[in-house]
Amino acid sequence: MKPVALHERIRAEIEGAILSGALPPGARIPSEAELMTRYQCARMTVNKALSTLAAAGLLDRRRRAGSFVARPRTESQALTIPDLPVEVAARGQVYGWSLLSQRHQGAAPPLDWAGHFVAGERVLALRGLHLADGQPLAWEERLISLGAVPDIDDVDFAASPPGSWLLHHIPWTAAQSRIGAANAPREVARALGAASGAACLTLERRTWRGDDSITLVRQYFLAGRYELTAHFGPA
Amino acid sequence: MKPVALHERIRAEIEGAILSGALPPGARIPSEAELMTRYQCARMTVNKALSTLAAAGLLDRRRRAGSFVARPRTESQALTIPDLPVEVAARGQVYGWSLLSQRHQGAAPPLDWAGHFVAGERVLALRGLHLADGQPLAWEERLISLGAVPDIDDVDFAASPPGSWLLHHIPWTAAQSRIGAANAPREVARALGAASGAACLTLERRTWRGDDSITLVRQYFLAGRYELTAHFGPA
DNA sequence: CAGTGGTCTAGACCACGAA
DNA sequence: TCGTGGTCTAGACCACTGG
Repeated sequence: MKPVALHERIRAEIEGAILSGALPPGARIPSEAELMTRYQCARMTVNKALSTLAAAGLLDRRRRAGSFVARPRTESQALTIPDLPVEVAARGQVYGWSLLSQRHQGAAPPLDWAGHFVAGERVLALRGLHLADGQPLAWEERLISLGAVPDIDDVDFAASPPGSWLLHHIPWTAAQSRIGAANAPREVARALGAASGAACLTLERRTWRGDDSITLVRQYFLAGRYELTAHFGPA
Repeated sequence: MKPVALHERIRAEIEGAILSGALPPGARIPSEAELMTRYQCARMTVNKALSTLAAAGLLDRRRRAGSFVARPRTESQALTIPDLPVEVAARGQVYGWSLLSQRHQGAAPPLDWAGHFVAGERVLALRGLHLADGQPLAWEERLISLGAVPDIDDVDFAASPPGSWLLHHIPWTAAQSRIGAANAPREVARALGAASGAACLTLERRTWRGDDSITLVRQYFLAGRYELTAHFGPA
């Protein structure tokens, strides 16, 4: 039991409330004066806790108004989890989406790659095609946890792709991506309108909210039609 | 001209000295007491500046010892610029490198892709092959600025790949990567020992130190032999 | 041991901007 | 206007650890 600094404890409690969803985006955080009273400490102490959270992007702080839970940062998240409709539109092309299949299933091989979901956990399985200017761009196969995303059955994924809906409705706390290349399997090549064995950029991504798996997706991008970019450093 | 907070000015000055190389890794930063005197301010003010830099990973602070410029953190950088010899070894394979060509040239088409270097800037052009357990893993083509890296001619790139040398000897401040897939061009396929048109993961990366271009590299990884991974979130 | 950073206090003045 | 956060002060005690 190492003694934890008070500003660290304050920070951890608020951060936990935000990440767990108890404090939703837009919620107001008590003012520094209120927190001084609650924790019986000096203002600099709560200020350090809140400033740290603001620097981490979890809080928006505005004079006179107060401190608020930050809205999910589109810019920051876009760098890690691309939103294809937005990216296609940014290239000046018309985005399209075609749902190929959708069904419930228990998490089991062959779709539950590498045990992302708990054995027996019920998931929604989807396959679909992303289009740019009417041309196939990417094929994707996705599993979504019904436990972590209970409202999922109310969404019409024939109209819009599941990735965008999740990105804008479900907060996530961790993500892992694997990026590679592969020759398209027969089914994928046919959907993409390419020759079997066509070179593709492959992307497999898992996302979590706390300890719960949210979704698992595998995407095949036709070579040359899409590139991932990453920037590091200032500006 | 907006007035800048003093702690922000202190932070910016020290950060600038670190990024410019004036304060090399391991260099000692004046103690908080010394900085109080230099800037004629309270200790909390310099403490805020130094704490921010430490949180950003630019400083290591140790009680009794002092504050020091952090060594380039292998872990952090490995996530952004992979060091192939290290990664291959981590997979339990034997790394190998084969230099295919090396020559000086002025930056000009076709090698100066998209004007990364200034017109007429002299660069070192290299081509080589990365091997894992004796099998071709990746082909790379690289330009290195002779102006930004003057010692480059003293290095023997027949013995070790240029990327590793640069990563361990030249501090960089910004990097940009483009990741895609392509069918290997004839020359690349031949070097990789694959059929012409084999699917490859392609990676093009530019790195800068301040405003100066350091290097530009294009790599082709044989599909299935290498994957990029990215993690976001805690732990 | 003693110098360093880590933390905290109880004030203060100011800039901003929503009410 | 006036509550809020942004910044700063001049102290203080403590934990840690290198010399």
